[in-house]
Amino acid sequence: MRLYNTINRKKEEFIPLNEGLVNMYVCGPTTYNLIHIGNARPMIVFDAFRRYLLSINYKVNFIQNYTDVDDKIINKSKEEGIGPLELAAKYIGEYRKDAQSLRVQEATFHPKVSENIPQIVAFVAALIDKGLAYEVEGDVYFDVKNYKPYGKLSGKNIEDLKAGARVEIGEKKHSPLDFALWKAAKAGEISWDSPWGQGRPGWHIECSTMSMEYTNSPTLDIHGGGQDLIFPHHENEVAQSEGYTDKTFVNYWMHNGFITVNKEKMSKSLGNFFLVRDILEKFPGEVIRYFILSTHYRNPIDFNDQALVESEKSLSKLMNIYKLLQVKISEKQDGLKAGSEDLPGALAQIEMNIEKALQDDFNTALAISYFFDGGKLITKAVNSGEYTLASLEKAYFLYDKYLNQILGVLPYEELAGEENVNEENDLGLAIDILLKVRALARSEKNYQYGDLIRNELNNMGIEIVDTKEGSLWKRK
RNA sequence: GGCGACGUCGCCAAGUUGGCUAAGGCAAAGGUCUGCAAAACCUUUAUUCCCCGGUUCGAAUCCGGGCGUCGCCUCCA
Repeated sequence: MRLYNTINRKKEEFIPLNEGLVNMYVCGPTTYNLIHIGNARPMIVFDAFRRYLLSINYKVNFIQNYTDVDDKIINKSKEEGIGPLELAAKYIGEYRKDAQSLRVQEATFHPKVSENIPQIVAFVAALIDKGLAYEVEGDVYFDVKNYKPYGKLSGKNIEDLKAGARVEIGEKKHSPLDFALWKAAKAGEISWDSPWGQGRPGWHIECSTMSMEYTNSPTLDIHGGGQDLIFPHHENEVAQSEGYTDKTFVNYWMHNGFITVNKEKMSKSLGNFFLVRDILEKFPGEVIRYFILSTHYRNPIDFNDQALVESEKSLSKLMNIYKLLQVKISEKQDGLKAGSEDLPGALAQIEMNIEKALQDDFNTALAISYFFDGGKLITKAVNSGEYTLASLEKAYFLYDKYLNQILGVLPYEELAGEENVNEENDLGLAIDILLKVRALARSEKNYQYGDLIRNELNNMGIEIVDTKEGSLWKRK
């Protein structure tokens, strides 16, 4: 498998440190509010990637942190009038709800900052001992000038960074590039004991500490996150980790592209974000997953309602094939012209193509496209009877393996779907009566009345779908 | 200013370590089915890949120049 490695800016053959095992770490949320669709991208991408690794027989030790100690959490907790850890626990719960709706599986470990303070303190103390960090009035900073390779991940050089750096008044650090490993607590803030007094960890240190803690190794196979984390977050992780261990911190850096709105980056600070919670009101989680996975993970995606509507249409096309396969397989027999089928060769080719796409820097967009090609072949074979039961089972195996188990986009239920047919409320009962009347009118070939009912309901946003078994309705 | 990404059909999008007729989806058009629709299914839809020049037997893919869009350099997925 080839992966694009941010640090070397090219695709490289993926070889994990230990054969058959992948240690991967993905930056998790700072839990102080509900997540937006931009946050959902890495969740979905790396969830699917992890499932793919599992499918090719790797054991995956997948670590995602919850940042539950942070300035933003402290500020928000004052607003909401509850303790910071309580607030974080609340939003961890909300995060997990969204993750579940998006079919994102639980990580192997979800370490919290608040539960790893002793390890962090030890890490920081070790950096001071090595001359890579210094203490000022209870704060501890990483000393960038003593760490020569600084900038190697993000491709920046120290001089340029210094030239462009902002210098805040009253800063205690020696150089604007130095970053906080430990922050002295202000009065009344949540804090822990340390050799430097009461305080709490800086932002970057948690990932370094916890990734080593939960892999038991100085080196991760894969570290993932959004592109905006490359600098300074991941750069700083590299500096402190490699400064501490003198070993490569991460072998493969994977960074996902942004979600934009009107071509502008979606971010909390710009205020142009859409909450996952709100989008889920209008679209199933699988549609959101499809939307994300139908573009290569490193490219930007522009978010808008139209794009999700299109995703839903595409996905429903795949769903039709999935359902068709289920129905035909349940008949438990070969097609009438089973002898002339050419499905087995075609399916084998498709499977090869899918694997090739996923092996090449996890190209889910390309992999998905083969299911549309496959769908055409399958419906054609089913319509002409040129199929064997075994071929349909093979096809179903492929659809289920890749679209359900790995990508997690099938099966899905339309939010306002056919389950409304039996809606037990006044409106549902009234519509059922209208449908009975319409069926009666149509049976007497009184299409004028039948169409009137259909048109009027349609104007109300109720769509009638006629099938051989009768008429169904759903909200549009 | 420094670093980086991108520009492919009306829209979305793969291909970009050079080479079979430039994937796939949406939309559109035609058709099958249907009382008519809808849905579903079938068919069609880029001699051309932002522009100009170069390398090559051969370039969307490599090189040079230009235009345009976006991101990081400050909390951020």
